[in-house]
Amino acid sequence: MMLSGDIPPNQSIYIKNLNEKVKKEELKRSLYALFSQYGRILDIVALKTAKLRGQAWVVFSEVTAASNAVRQMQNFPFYDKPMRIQYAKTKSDCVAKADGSFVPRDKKKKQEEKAERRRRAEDSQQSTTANGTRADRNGGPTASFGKPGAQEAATAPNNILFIQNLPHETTSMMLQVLFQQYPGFKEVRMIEAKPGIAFVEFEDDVQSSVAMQALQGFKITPQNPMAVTYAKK
DNA sequence: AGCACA
Repeated sequence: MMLSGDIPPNQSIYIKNLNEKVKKEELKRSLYALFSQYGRILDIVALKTAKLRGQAWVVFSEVTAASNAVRQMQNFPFYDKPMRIQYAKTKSDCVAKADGSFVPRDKKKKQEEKAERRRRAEDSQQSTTANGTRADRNGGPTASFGKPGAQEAATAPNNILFIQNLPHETTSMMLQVLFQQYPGFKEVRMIEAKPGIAFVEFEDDVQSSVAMQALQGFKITPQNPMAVTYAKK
């Protein structure tokens, strides 16, 4: 049974009902912050034209990531409006470019090459990741803590963040300095009896997600890339 | 509601 309106799985997701007041750059950054927890994001497309405002495409490197995002972020309140998420109807350009099937569109007819695209997809099912994905920020991939191989266990979004792997001498003031630069910051909580961890609270899930993305892997000391996840509810 | 790749 194929939910989400009979559209077959795609590594790109189509999001609508987005708040049209949000500026494009902020929208993309917040979408990136929100969705990068499901997998590597290759591209985000958002246009503010009359036809395309309030919609966006998020391109993942894997279909499974897209599937999780469609399910888990369905109706997520994003800038006060529930996101409506489906698989994208067509292959994203950045994906086509990576697998060699990209044909620059010539402004008018773009229907003809679809049949051709299918034929070509038969012979080479290569999925090399030799494409230029987006720039990593501070820290890079620091994702697997705890159990090895339990990386896809994304907890539900939460306005409270759970920070791990802090040096034991970390103080809440240090963390406040770090986190208060992100909008919606409320407070840092540390537990004396449990060094190395902290909770950081934000006004809402979107803002906590932005901060999570920004500070994921941030090193207070070279040995301590911080691991930021959503706190459990 | 609206499926693009400025």
